[in-house]
Amino acid sequence: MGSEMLDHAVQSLREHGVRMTPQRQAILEYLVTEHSHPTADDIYKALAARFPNMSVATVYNNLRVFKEVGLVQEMNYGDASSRFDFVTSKHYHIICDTCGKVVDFNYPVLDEIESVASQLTGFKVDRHRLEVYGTCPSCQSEQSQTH
Amino acid sequence: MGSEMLDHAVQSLREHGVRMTPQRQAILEYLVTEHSHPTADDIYKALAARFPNMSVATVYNNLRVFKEVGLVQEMNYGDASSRFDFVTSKHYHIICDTCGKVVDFNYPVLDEIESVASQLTGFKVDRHRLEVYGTCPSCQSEQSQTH
DNA sequence: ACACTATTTATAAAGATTACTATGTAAGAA
DNA sequence: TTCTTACATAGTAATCTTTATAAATAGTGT
Repeated sequence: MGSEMLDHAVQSLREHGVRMTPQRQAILEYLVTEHSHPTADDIYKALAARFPNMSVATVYNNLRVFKEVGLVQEMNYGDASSRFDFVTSKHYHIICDTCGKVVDFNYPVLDEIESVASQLTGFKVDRHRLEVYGTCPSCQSEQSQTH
Repeated sequence: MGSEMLDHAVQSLREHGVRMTPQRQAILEYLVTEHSHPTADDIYKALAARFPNMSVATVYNNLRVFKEVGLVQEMNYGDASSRFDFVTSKHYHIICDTCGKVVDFNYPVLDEIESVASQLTGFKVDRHRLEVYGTCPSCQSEQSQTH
């Protein structure tokens, strides 16, 4: 199942004239397998064992390529560095203010707000971005323990 | 009216034990007066005439303080630097992908999605963030001219 | 196997933000 | 008003993330 998505992604890349390299494959695999919304540095560190000579630039380069092909979504949550999410189905994100964890949740896509915004501002609307912020269950229990 | 908001903001700061300095006052005024969603550097440059010796760090320090008190909202749109918005009423933002302009538009606050997200994930929800992206009218006409 | 070109590596550089320290100053107390 | 003290500022260095660059390497079609 994960492999299905990966195959589809690789095919999609080939169609865009993107060559497959071991590093690229590994980064893609990592994004498909892990659902942890990693930063570029997370990926770099996670693959350091398998690719001791891999450059950070390679991670960034590939994330840019994946973004251009539409396989990956970049998210920037203010303070820290960008996080990257393999695009599967339509979902939104909820982010823990305490530990930074990102969790998916499904919700009907807000098409309406796009048309409203377009009418009010005259913009040609392309997309929107929605995130919910709060405290995750484990951080909640920690906080209540510490009191 | 702008002065009202400013007075309220100053009072709010005092209640939090924050001292008023000319620089702080000026940064606050700028945020209240301008509705341009400035970056830290925008503010720094705008006040350079009045405060030739002001440090960039001062701008950042104050923006952090304002954020902590809840007067200002930080927004990070991926590539560029953070933008800061004086919190007045509930509104959302639409951002031009071409020129980066940020425009407000009013839309009923999406309370529902917060409760849905909370139910689905177990998070204690605090707030959410929604932005619409597209092309602003002037960039649209430029693009159609250039063809 | 060859040739062509994308990709990787390694490093430098850029840009944004934060850390640090000496100096200055706001605000309450005497 | 003057004093005092903690907070704020200026100036600079440092950090962190991301991008640019150039030479070496390696996919992919022929």
